[in-house]
Amino acid sequence: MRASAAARTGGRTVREKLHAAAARSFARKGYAATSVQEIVQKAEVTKPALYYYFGSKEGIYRAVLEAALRDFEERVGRVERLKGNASLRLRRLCQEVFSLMHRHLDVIRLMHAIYYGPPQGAPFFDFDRPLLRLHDMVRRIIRQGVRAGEFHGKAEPMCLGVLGALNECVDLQLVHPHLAVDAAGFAEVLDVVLRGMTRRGRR
Amino acid sequence: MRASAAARTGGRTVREKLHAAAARSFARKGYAATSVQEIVQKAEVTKPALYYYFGSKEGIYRAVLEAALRDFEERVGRVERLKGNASLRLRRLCQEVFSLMHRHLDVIRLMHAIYYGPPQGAPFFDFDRPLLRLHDMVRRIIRQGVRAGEFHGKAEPMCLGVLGALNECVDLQLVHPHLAVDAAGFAEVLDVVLRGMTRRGRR
DNA sequence: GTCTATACATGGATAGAC
DNA sequence: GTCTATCCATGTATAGAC
Repeated sequence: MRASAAARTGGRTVREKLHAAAARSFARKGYAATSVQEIVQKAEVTKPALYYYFGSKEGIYRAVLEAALRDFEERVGRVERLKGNASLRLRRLCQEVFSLMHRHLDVIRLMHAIYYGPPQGAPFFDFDRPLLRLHDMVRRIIRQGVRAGEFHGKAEPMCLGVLGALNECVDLQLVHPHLAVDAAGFAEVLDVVLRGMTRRGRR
Repeated sequence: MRASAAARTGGRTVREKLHAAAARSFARKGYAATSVQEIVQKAEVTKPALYYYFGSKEGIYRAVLEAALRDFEERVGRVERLKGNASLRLRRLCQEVFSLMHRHLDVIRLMHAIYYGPPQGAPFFDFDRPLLRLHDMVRRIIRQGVRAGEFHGKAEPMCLGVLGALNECVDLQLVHPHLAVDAAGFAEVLDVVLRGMTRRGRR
């Protein structure tokens, strides 16, 4: 299932090289500040190649985001069917997402800029779906924990507390990599929040 | 202390109108995607006026951020000299910062994009100082609380837990204003974390 | 101080040869 | 499929009149 005759150079197809170069540039400079010129230079191809494969700057931007999103959803999906009590499953889910984000900091950075910040002229992309899905998973586990008497209090604030711990640690990676916490450090932060959710500070 | 002869139209100086228009545009579209053209149109003046007052696009961008930063630091400074136990002061500080951010969502959005996201071609601006200062204030209060036997555990993870709750609630405002929590809702989230920091869940 | 008009660079996108 | 060469819009910035 090869792409075509001259479509590959040095082991990677032209399409792949363009995709990789675009992903790096968009993540480092944002949509508006990244030029097509720059992408094709890094990919060591020429402009018409980009337009041949992706149609437009917007096209390659969407392709990059959609690929990253598919990857994310597939990995999170695997965590969804775990067993154990609520505390344990919450920990597992958060650890998985933390290390997933840790490995894809570039995409996270881009998402952050587009989703939380001004769109900077970038075409609309629906980041809500994956984020709301994560929220839902966390909320569901917490509600089960409350029903089981494992957690104590209102579900919604607990949910935000857990997600806050997760976001804070990921954000720290983005801004101060040298000060950032690793998986073990994140576990400690998460434990503070979980202790506030369980009756009487029991582990 | 008037700026000059023809420098004011309709109650606001040309400089003020430019500043306001630039702040709105940068916050809504980011640095790279905001054009000088657009700024002067919204301000109802012409290009040379902008270059006369601010020298360049970068100049007006810095002016906008520096003004916002001064405002932020001045308000946070007022909260610094409060009395009471650690729990109370932490709550006060967080509440103040939360409502401050709530009132300046536009600047927060811009900061988010530039600080956490790709620079999008924007000139460097030191967001570290105000953010690290906030971190330091939180950390200091927590350490005092630990020494006083009010909090229990390691200071650093607690610090991230508290800041995570704060960030999460502000982020929610940015992304889903309709789902966002108000000051009371934020207090509940903060309480979850604080409960995890005090011995045996005591209030 | 503020305008009109314009210089000059860069951007996205395409035509047409191979 | 991939290139060279080029079109055209937009962007930042400035010259020079008033």
